[in-house]
Amino acid sequence: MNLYNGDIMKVEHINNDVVLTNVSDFNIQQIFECGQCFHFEKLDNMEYVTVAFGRMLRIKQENNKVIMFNTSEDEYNSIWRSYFDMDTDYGKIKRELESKCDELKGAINEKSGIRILRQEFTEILLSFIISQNKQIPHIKQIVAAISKEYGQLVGSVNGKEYYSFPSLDILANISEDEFRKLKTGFRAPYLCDAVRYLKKWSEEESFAGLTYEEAKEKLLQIKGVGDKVANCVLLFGLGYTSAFPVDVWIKRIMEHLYFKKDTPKDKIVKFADERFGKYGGYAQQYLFYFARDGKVD
DNA sequence: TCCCAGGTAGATC
DNA sequence: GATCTACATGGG
Repeated sequence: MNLYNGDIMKVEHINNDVVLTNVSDFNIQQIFECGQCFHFEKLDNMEYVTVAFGRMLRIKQENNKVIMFNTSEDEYNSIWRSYFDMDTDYGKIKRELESKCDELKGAINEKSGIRILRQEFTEILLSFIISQNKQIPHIKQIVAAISKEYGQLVGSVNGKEYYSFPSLDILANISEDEFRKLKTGFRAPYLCDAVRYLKKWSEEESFAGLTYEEAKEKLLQIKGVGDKVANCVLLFGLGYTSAFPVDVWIKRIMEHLYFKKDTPKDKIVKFADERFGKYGGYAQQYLFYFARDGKVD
């Protein structure tokens, strides 16, 4: 259910594009720039290209209208609808978070168009292993380099080519040295270890039906995956919306809003769990983007 | 030149 | 247990 001023969102196929009207709680700039995704490119104001699930999508937003270029309704329903989390009522989530917590209102108001993308597990796991001790533009560069070197060409826009993130079978044949050549540095052996586990898990019904704790414990076996990366993978790659990754930015803004002093990460996690519960992941993303965008300190 | 980046593993106390 | 440090690479 997706309501906007009492109007229900409409999906139409017009001139080879999928057009959504009366879209609510959706800002394509915030969705891509909020730090959850490393496989996209900005074309223009409110116009982006993203690559996911072996497909490329050019997408543009004009107020409450969203145009997904060169897409069928079938593709919208099988890929992009879930990717953009269109069946989740963000209005309800925001109202519930705000009612529990005055301190969140500023971040939610400023970043009200964020949605948690439902991205591919494999790509998210490797991307967030790469993310440690790196800035977002560097992470994007490395994800693009891996995709160009080992993925498949999935389209081009304005002469620029886009590549999908490689499949697990391809990843399994990339050596540590080859990962190093792509500027992953000390993370290269971590990536290889992650791929080994992914291969092993792909032969089981691995994460289906696992609790948050069980899934997290599984991820923590991978060398190079600690508490923060595990939580990012749980939230962005596996759909565990209670996950609350605490990085430097979240630590900073949580201390600013709630604790008023230096506070250890595990204490912040415990507080977030009690305060935000199953909506922890959403709260985290509003706060992260708000803080990183220079709205605090 | 120094410092930091969506952290983590390993060493040391 | 709780703190310290090295880790590749790039940008301010």
